[in-house]
Amino acid sequence: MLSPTPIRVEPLRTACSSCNLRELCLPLGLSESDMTRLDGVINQRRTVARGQTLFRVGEEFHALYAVRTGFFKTCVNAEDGRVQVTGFQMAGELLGLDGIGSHRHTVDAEALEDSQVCVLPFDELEHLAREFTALQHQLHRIMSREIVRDHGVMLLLGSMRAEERLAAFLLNLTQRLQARGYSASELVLRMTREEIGSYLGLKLETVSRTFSRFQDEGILEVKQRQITVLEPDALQRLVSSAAC
Amino acid sequence: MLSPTPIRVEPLRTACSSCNLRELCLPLGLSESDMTRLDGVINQRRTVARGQTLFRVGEEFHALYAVRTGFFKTCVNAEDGRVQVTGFQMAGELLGLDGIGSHRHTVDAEALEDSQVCVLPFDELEHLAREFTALQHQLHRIMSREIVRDHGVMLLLGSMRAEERLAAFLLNLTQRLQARGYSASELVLRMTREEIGSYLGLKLETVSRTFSRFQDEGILEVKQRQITVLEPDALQRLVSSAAC
DNA sequence: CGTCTCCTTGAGGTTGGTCAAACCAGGTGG
DNA sequence: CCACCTGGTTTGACCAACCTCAAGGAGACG
Repeated sequence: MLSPTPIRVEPLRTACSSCNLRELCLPLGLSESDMTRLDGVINQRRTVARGQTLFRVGEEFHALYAVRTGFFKTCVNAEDGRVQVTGFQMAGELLGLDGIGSHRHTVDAEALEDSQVCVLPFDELEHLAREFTALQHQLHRIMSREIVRDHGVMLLLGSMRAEERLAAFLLNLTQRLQARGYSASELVLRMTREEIGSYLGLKLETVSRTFSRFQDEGILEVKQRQITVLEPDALQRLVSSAAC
Repeated sequence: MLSPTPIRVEPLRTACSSCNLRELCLPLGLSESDMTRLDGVINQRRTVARGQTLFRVGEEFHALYAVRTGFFKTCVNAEDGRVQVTGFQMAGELLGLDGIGSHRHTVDAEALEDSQVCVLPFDELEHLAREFTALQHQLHRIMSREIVRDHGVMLLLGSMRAEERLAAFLLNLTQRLQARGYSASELVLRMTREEIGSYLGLKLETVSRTFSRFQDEGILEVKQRQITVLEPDALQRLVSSAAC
């Protein structure tokens, strides 16, 4: 007796050309035909459960990853065990750029919630980038923007006080969420206080206290990881205010 | 009466293919013939006097710059006037990667001593990168390494104490100088205490005090900007020691 | 020789870190 | 259903690292 053929409909492969993230992700600015060719090399997805790593420091670098759904953090490790969160990545953002230079990953990328990524084999991406200019531009743009982002974090770490850091962090998050169609005032943090602290160069207690202070001042409503921004302008004023 | 034609010998154009920095700079890994083609697009130098800027935030981005001689710093400016030094660049290193993403420079690049740079028009570089793989790879490698470097600075700013930061800074400098044929133990700082402080997220007084402490401990000899590293291992131990 | 910039050093203050206790939400198992 | 556990969070008290302010010194240069 034949087992019944599975009825499960094979989901239509979500190609770049029909992906709802294409305005945020690598395909931005590509023509229809370019995008179709890009679809050709991006034919693999990976699912990463919350708490699992997409890649780790030292692993061989083969591909970039575009976040389709979910949320990641990246960390560098110091020799002595100290850890620094270098970024949080959400839908449409790329992971793995750090690995290009040495053919090895230099950060750990860990999913903070169940996530899915598109695998972009880097050799094929480079090959394609030689063939059509728009992809080459976009790749360069993305790398350059990552450098600019890092400079912003350096400014934050090098010269802001705790309140300013947290304000800048929250504004950045809400802006990115807004670009993805979410509310600019309601957000659910995917990361712990400790992870926020590591990113901002603060201890978790300081992060917690600063959240409480913002709540006391009526700038935020904080219910654990559920944050409501009541006074976005107050946050904005904090990040653009003189150091004292 | 004709003024005498100037006898000034036109100096032989130093091409990438015959540049003594080619093992540190963009041409690394290119074949003879590739390098000759690269020479074709790199036909302009700029001299930047000490204290002058090579480019400033907001200026249109046209080219990358490779430092031939001299020394630069790059700074980002916060809205409120705060400044953060994001890097120091020496011979063979590239300036301007930050501008690719937005077609505008996002940092100021200022010469800390009389300097000369090679102008690498970016359009032509991209064009060439589409034609030969080695250049494409090298460009990606350089951008990726800049990202990795930035992550290192984040780690430093986010989780190291003053002594560790200064030790890491000095080790980094001596390593880069050594790669350029200079002594690993004798160095002349091109930047002020304030600029070091800005880079390391410290105030100039703290930098000065930390130098003094290193001197008291016999790790360094400090005569203003003239530094002698007496105990490189002690510095190394500082950067790789646990936070406490 | 005076001026300027940069550097050093001291005294005292503040921010954020450390340590410790208690709280909370969610999950597990009796 | 409740007791219990766990990981994460909040809050307090105290402390240390670094900052601020201030004064003086060292070199470079006209």
